[in-house]
This record gives sequence, C-alpha cells and structure tokens, in this order.
Amino acid sequence: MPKVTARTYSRYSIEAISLLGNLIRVARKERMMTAQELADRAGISRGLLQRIEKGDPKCELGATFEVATIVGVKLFDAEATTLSKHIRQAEDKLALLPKSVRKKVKVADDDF
Amino acid sequence: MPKVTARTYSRYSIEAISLLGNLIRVARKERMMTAQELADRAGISRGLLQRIEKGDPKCELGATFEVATIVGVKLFDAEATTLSKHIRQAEDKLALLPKSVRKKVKVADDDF
DNA sequence: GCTTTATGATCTATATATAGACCATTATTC
DNA sequence: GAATAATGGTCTATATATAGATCATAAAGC
Repeated sequence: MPKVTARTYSRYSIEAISLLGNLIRVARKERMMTAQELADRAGISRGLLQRIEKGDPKCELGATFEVATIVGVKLFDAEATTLSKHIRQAEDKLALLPKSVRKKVKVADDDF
Repeated sequence: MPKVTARTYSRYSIEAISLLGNLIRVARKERMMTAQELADRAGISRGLLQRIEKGDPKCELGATFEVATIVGVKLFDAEATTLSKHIRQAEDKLALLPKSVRKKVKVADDDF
C-alpha cells in the first residue's frame, strides 16, 4: 500500500481558509456573478472555485488569491498602492536580519 | 505535445503572495528558526517552504497558511478569537443573499 | 583563518490536484 | 406549477506539486 501521509492543519489555519472562502462567496454573490463566470474570469474550473469557496486547504495559493482579488476580497486589507510599499518594508527588514539562522549547539532542555 | 495551459495571475495577486512569503521569512528569522525547523513543525519539506517564502503561487493554500500561522503572521490581521466571529458574520451575510445567482437573459449590451 | 551548518538549487519518483464531463438537485423567474 | 439555469456532487485522465535525496555555496561562530 502506498504511503499516505495526510497533512494536518491547525484550527486557526482551517478557520482562516474557511473565512476566506466564505468572504469570496459573499463577494461573488454581492456582485451578482455566477460561479461559472468567476471561474472563467480567474481561468480556473468551476469545480476548483467550489472547493475554494468551501474552504478546501488543498487548493493552489495563486488560484485562490486570484479569485479573491477579482471579487475584491483584500488580504492584509491593503490596497494595491500600499502593497508594494509593504513588500519593500519586509525586504528592508529582511536585509537587517542574519542571512542564515545559526542554532545553538544544543543546550540540554530547549523548550520550557 | 501535451497541452500546456500556463496559468496567469494579476499583479495584485503576485504581490500579495510575494508579501506573504516575505513576511513569513522575516517572522521565521526573528524567531530564530531555521528553514528545516519550520518545515518540520509545519509537516512539509524544506523545499516547499523555500517556495512559499519565495512567493511561488503554485503552493498549497493549507501549507502556506499553516506556516504563516506557526510564525505568527496573521491573515486578515484578525486574532484567533475574532476569527470565528468573522466567519459567523460571513455566514449570516451569506444567508441573506440568494442561493443562486440568476443572470438576466441577455440584454444586448451588458457592460457600460 | 577553519569548521560547521544553513541555505539555494536541481533532479526523480510518486502522490495528488485539476480540468472537464456528467448527472441530480435546487432555486429562480415566469 | 413549469421551464430554465445555477449549484453540488462524482468520476476519470492528465498535468503537476511534493517529498526526499543530493550537491554547491555561503554564512555564522569559533
């Protein structure tokens, strides 16, 4: 039998994904779009859109964000104009951090 | 030759995904975690984490959110406590909307 | 400087997500 | 109530993401 390693998700992740799906569905209906229309505009199949709206974690990140963008659901509630600024900020922050994280050579008990 | 239908993404989606990846990387380093450690905790391979941090749209939604959650990058900048409330709000909103979106039977020019 | 380890990148086999078709059900409009 | 369209679900073939190994490079700590 093939090795089946089912992936697990934290409650927060599941809820966040579920919320995202619900927001997309609400936004779609508010804009009076059918599932087929939205799927077409996003360049995905209707079945995939259904899974996204249902909150299936096993969807493509890009497809999900694309759909969200089309119906106007903003992640980070940041406008497009401020998004690149945030990216630059993150990059600047990253530049100040060490290139690689060096672990202490093991000091008996690490946690608690 | 096999049919290759490369998927396209809007600028906003690409930037949002890129930002998410950068935020994850920054958060990981601030917490002094190696890529291997974070990957292990998330139950994914180091290679996948690399792609997530790099902003590859072709990653699993669940894996990405899981990683973000672990390092404390909040989606929707909503706390876990308020998340379920938001979900309920979305569900309530959804209940008020029509179950299916019926399109007008076509009235010559639809847009503008 | 040297040593060690984190990172970046590439490759392959396998598991799996996706498109697309189909059908059943439900909901809307008349 | 009838007609029509949207939605939800299932199934299959195919494209593709992922795990895991490997190697090279770079960076941190001494």
